[in-house]
Amino acid sequence: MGLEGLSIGALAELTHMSKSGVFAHFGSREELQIAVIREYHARFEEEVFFPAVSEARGLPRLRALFDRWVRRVSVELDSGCIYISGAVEFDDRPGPVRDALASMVRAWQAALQRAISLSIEAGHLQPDTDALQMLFEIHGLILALHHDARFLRLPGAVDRARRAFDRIVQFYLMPGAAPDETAGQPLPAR
Amino acid sequence: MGLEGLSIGALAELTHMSKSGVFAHFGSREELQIAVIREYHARFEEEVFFPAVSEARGLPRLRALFDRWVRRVSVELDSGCIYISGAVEFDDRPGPVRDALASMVRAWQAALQRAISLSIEAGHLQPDTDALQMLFEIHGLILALHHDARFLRLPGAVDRARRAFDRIVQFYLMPGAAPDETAGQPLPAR
DNA sequence: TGCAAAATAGAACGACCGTTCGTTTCATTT
DNA sequence: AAATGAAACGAACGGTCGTTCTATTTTGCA
Repeated sequence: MGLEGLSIGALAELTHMSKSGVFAHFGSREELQIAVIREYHARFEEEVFFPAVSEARGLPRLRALFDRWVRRVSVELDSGCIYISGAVEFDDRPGPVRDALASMVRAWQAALQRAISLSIEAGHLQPDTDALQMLFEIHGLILALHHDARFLRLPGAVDRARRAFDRIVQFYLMPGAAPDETAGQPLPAR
Repeated sequence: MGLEGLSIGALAELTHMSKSGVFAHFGSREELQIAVIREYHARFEEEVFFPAVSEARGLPRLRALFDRWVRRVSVELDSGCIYISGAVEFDDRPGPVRDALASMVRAWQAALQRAISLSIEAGHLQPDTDALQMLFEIHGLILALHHDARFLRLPGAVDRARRAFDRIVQFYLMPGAAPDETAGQPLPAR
């Protein structure tokens, strides 16, 4: 379930508390949802973003970001990524929950865009690379992975996402870039 | 709202009928949801699939399918695409609704896969093209379009999706294929 | 140890939900 | 004209939800 599936009563039962006890902690259901979003954001940063920024600027870092992102989305086959499920649940429902979610998604996308821009500045990607366009394409891979793995339960979706990512990188790649600096793993034949 | 946001009471109010009157028409809420899915599927076929199969086999048809798909997803900025919202809502909720939805999504994906395979057979795409891989990448573009346009409300998402599609086609394109047969619109510079 | 404050419990509320049931309306058929 | 059957209605039921209110317990501090 996503954010809408979360109920105070269920959470109370889970924590062996009374409904009103849980409620008092947050003040409202919306505040609970926002708290969940914040907690998810913190864990996302810890598991995906922070470890990746320790990688060298440029393509290695971008690869690390994508790799951990893929792992995160494909691993949480139970809980579900609330960045994705929340986007669908709140895309036509204005309010503070949507605002909080959108702001965190935008922050994550900005971080990715920065990683792409740094890859351009580092000379790993072609200088006329459209960072937002590349981000759009990469984001699509994650969404397709989420869809195929979680909903259709197709096997091999992770590999497809990784292969497509390598293809995208290959397209925007600076022709003369040294493989040592750029390649995480060897590219497929074509 | 998606399928879960649909309630019998709201539908009754919308149609100026009594709740029980609406209920009698479907027999259960699940049946109503399935009826909505079926109706959506029929309209989707009518607006996207059928007009596109009148195009010539191969890349022209594939381009038409994608073009109408994009238009459909970006136009229904109110109602929302229940193929996408439903996938998120029911990805961890087994039952007849999920089954009905999954079967229609699979049918649509199979149609797309067929169009890709025909493009290969027609000599428009390289013979070793992985149709399922290409389908995965194209599907991701639609999901990213849906996300950016509906949730983040970013302008220009439609153009991004179209440009990315052209890039994908360009990659799998048969080198010697005649542009007249394959190109719907001229490809961007790079 | 005593006391204020915070945390939790428990019961009740109003709203909405899907569903059931008996009744009424009304056109079609006999 | 009478009988039939489908369609819609209105009221009610049991359930879940978020929320409110009032006690009660626990906690931390002087």
